Amino acid sequence: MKLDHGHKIYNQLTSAQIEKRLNDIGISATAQRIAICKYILCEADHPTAEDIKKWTDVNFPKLSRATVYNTLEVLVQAGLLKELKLPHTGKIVYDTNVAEHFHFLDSNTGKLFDVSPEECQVTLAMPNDISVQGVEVFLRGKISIK
Amino acid sequence: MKLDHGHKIYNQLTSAQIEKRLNDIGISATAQRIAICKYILCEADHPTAEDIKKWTDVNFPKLSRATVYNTLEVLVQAGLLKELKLPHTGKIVYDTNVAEHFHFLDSNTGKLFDVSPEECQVTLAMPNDISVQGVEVFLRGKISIK
DNA sequence: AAGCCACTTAGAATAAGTCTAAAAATAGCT
DNA sequence: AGCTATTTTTAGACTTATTCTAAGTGGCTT
Ligand SMILES: [Mn+2]
Ligand SMILES: [Mn+2]
Ligand SMILES: [Zn+2]
Ligand SMILES: [Zn+2]
Repeated sequence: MKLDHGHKIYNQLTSAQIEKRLNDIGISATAQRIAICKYILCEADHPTAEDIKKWTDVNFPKLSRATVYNTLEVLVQAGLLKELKLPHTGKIVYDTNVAEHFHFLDSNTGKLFDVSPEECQVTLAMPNDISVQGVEVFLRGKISIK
Repeated sequence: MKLDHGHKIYNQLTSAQIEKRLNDIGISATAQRIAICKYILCEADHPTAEDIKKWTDVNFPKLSRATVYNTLEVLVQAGLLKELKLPHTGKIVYDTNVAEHFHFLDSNTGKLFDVSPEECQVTLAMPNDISVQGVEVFLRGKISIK
């Protein structure tokens, strides 16, 4: 189980690298989109739209709320992000980990961790007229202090 | 997998029975609370607050939105209901099935089904400093037409 | 009857997200 | 470069689920 944020400290990208990644997936790399991606890809961990807006308010002022939401939609459509609605808040969070994985919420800190399918296996025994196409797992618990 | 609603057709309760259930768990049985329980316990299937309000608008007019929410909170605190925030809508739904179970959303119909822990087994292999206290599973898929 | 207290009420407030319509930037073409 | 079409951005209005507020109701106790 790894915390995205801790991981991303080593994941700094230049604007040019981000521009290339956007172009590669057919998204025109505007200054606003690059700024938002810089935060999402290099700093943030499962950020909400509000988190992103707060960051741009400091680092790219004048960028509007609508642009945050527009950009997120573009990035989700392109498959660079996954949108998650987690049960502990009403808010949507955006996940840069687009591989199949689940989530663990540390109820002490409120921090969210990615859980790999190896760490959490789901075995289904449903009636055979049911075809399951998506599985979401949300775990809550505590991390014992060493 | 069973659909609560279908099940509840056979689960009619009299006002007196509901009154007793409420008293047994230490809740004073007001007319408003009995009305809301009648709907939740006998008719509804994972209703939202709005579903409940719509029903009371017809069956117990003048009951206010605040009373719906207040009553739901009382019932949840008392353990008669579980509050669920599911990812497919922004809304909270209320579940009379307070035993451990999961949910399946039929993406064709939007209907929600209960899934028992036998039908969906979760095997965890988390680092041993993690203690998991709650598991939520949300499945999406289709029911093949026979 | 007066006071108390739990409950209810209408409507205001909040907050996440969406929509709108106009302005600005960009891209394509001559 | 200039002109036009398209894309992107913007401020602020709007929607919607839920919470909050502050006043009203009604049964019980003394
Ligand atoms: Mn966040
Ligand atoms: Mn419903
Ligand atoms: Zn994740
Ligand atoms: Zn259920």
